[in-house]
Amino acid sequence: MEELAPKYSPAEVEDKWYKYWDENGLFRSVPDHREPYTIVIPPPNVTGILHMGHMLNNTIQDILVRRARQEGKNALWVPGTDHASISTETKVIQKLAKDGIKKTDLTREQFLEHAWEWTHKHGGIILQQLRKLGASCDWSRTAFTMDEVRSESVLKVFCDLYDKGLIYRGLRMVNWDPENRTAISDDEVFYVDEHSKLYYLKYYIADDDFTGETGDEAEVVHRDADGRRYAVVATTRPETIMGDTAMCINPKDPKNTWLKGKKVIVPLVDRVIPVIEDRYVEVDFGTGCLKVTPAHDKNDQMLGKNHNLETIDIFNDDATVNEAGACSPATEKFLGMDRFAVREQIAEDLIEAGLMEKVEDYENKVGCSERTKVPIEPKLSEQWFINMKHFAEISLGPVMDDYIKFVPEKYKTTYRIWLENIQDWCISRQLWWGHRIPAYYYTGKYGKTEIVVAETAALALEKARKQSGMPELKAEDLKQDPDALDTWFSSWLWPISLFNGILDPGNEEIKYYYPTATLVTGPDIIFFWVARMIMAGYEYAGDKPFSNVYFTGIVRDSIGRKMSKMLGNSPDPLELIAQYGADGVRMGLMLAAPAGNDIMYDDKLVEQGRNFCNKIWNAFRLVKGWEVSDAIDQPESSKAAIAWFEAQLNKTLAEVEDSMAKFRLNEALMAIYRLFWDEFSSWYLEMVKPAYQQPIDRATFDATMGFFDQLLRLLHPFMPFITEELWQHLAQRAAGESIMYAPVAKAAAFDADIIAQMETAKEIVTGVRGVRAQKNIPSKEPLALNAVASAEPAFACVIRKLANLSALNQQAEKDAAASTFMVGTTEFNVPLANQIDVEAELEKLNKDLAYLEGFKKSVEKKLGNERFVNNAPAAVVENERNKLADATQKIESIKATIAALSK
RNA sequence: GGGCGCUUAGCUCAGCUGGUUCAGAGCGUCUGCCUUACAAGCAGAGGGUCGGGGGUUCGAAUCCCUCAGCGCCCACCA
Repeated sequence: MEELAPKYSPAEVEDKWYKYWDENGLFRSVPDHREPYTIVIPPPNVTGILHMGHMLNNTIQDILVRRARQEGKNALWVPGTDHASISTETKVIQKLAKDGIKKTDLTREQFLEHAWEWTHKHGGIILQQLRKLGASCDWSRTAFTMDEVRSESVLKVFCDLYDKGLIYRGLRMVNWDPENRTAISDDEVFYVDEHSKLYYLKYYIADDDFTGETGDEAEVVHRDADGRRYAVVATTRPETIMGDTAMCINPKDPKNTWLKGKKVIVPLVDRVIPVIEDRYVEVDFGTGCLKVTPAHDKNDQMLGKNHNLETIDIFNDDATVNEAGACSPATEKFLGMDRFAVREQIAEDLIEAGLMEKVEDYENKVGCSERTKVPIEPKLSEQWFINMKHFAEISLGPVMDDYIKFVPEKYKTTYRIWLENIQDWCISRQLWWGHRIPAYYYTGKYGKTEIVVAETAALALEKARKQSGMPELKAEDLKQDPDALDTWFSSWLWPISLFNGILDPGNEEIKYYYPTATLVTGPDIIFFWVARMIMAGYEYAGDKPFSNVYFTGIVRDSIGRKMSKMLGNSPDPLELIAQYGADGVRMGLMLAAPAGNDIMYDDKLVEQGRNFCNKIWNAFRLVKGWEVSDAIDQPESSKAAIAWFEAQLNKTLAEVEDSMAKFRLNEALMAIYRLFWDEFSSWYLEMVKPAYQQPIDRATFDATMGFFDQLLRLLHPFMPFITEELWQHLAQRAAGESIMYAPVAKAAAFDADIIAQMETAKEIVTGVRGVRAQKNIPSKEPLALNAVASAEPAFACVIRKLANLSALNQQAEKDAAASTFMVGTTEFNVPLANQIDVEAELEKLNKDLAYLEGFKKSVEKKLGNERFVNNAPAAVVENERNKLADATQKIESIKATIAALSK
């Protein structure tokens, strides 16, 4: 075999093995007799590129799926992408704009052609990037939310829900994005703090007799110079007065009782509107008078509904003023003007007309579109909705009962509260890129518009003819709804539709792979996606879509800021991989990533990962370099080392099993890291290492290789490449074999005493090394060690070797010319003849003595406390007694040493 | 406004239903080493009155109350 370089070079190794895995079909899964373990990828945006969040999320999935594979399960990780309707459509529009093309100039078909072209050009890059990370997805199953199976599934589900009466079309106040001219869901709105103004507008009393009785409320009645009375309304949106159809006061508001039953005049517009009363109005806000604009505010709409008010929509789809808004002489000039321009202008006009009482600075929050960042315009429009009551009912229990387990658990509460306050889901989007709503409109017998919902136009026509009793209807008579469905309407079917479980329920694949094992995703989409998949799972597959949900944290920079393009604080994942190796990056991310906690990314982390790779590499170089001899006997120290490491390995295996079961991947990885670096490399290998250029005995070599094999297997899910690379050297393997399928040993019972004894032996070795460090004695120079004890310490052979002792004596006397240290209650000393600094030695001993005496005193005090002795469990009291005995013994020993030294 | 969570070593965090794995880990820091696997390393060392205050208890990082600071989610008083 060729010489191994002293440094590990990931780049050479990673591509080679990924290709090997892929070409040998090692990621492939088909149903068989084994237990399935399924993960479906949270489909990234088809045109997206890999960012740090993906790296974290997909590393976790890969670890889980690789571990399951090693456990002998039939592990499947299904990859795919999401069409991301709003996001992609926005990108396509921007691209077209660069080419001087406006969306409005294109037909739907032309636009979709551009969109597909864009999708094919940029699509799937992210899946290529995932390969660099080592993702063991079954690529032959790569799906897309707009491919044939997934699209047909969406249409089928839409029709089914419509037939069940769970989907309806209704006039609702929606969050309107005037830029993209589409409705968006509540969850796609984010609120930003804004410095704005609060305008106080005068609403004169209609048909007022000027001198109207004001009674006791005189002081709150506003009058102008002519004595005319008016009410004052505070608003942040004066431009919406054209849509005012009432003024509202709280019936319990004493300062406004004089307005009861009156009519008021909308300023500028001169429309006469009623004063209505509703407890919704806050008495203390502004003047306690609220202008009601049912077409442009959610709460106002509610008021309008309850009080039978007229609804006047004053805006076009792009939030410019329409005819209805421009219908009065004072406002006709606003026709076609943007809402914000109108706000400024109308404020001026109001001031000029003397209809503005005052303007105040005001801090409020404005809802904006997540996608376009444009302020949302509440708008009444015809949209499609899903009635969520039913879905909330079927999806709450499984999570609360841990039939679907959330990790971390705290998200159960979040989930429950959302479901308990669920709102109907607006699923229509005024977009072209996406699944077009399979609803068709036609004019019925009596001139009324009728709706028919069917999976295809042909079916729709058939249905329409039947339902209308108009057999003469032709395909052209039916107009399909122009809207597309919300992206999540396809995503919520993902765990089912990936196995064609919608179109072909009960097929072999869905029966085998569903429910999936674990979903790995961010808590930010718990409502968008996780909750809805659970709903769809129960509705369409009769069971939960997954058994566990692992919520990852957000990857932040080292000072806690979210990574963003704008801040430029996000490293390029591919560059990181090039620099540190995929294994190094995976390890670095995982070390810092407890479930649900944000991770503070720092290059230090991936450096640590890279260093670990190098450590593994070099440990292997050492072992591989040994010459094996069948002629020599196995040293006692090696036998001891093997027995001990066997126990230590099993102990760690148990820890790793426990951590993995709890999804504490970082703890599992840390346990392996320490096992490999500290126990295996620093201790075990040093114990069995033959002297320079000496051969090693066969038995020890084989045992060591066996341990190495176990360690590589254990580590493989976390660091797939380097483990595969080294594993090939351990044993002959058949073509197509891989560590991917090499099982990790189950934790076996281990002898805890061996581990404890070795811990003591290690402490003794460390003690000697400490003496060496202190006295500047090279490790090559053998030393004698005296134990002030009757018996030889356990693993004396190991101690002799690692501490490089010329002698290890028992029942030694106190020695003035020795450097001492204690391990447990046993004192050790290293005779150093003339190298002893008595003063320094005494100082150290006295310091220890003082500490121990203080400690002893506190224990005595505790034991002297009658209530403690009476109330505490016997074991605890016993323990305190042991502590006391130990301390007493140590103190005596130290005192004796001090005496000897002081002679 | 409502809800959830956090505060332990310089940094990132672990410490489950109170008592030997209770003060821990990794990284960083300091000291000494280019010792034939690894300086991306080896050996050794230091570092926290567990956010403040109060309470329960024989005993509190752990349970309760309170204050302070931080984070997240939901709602949206125009």
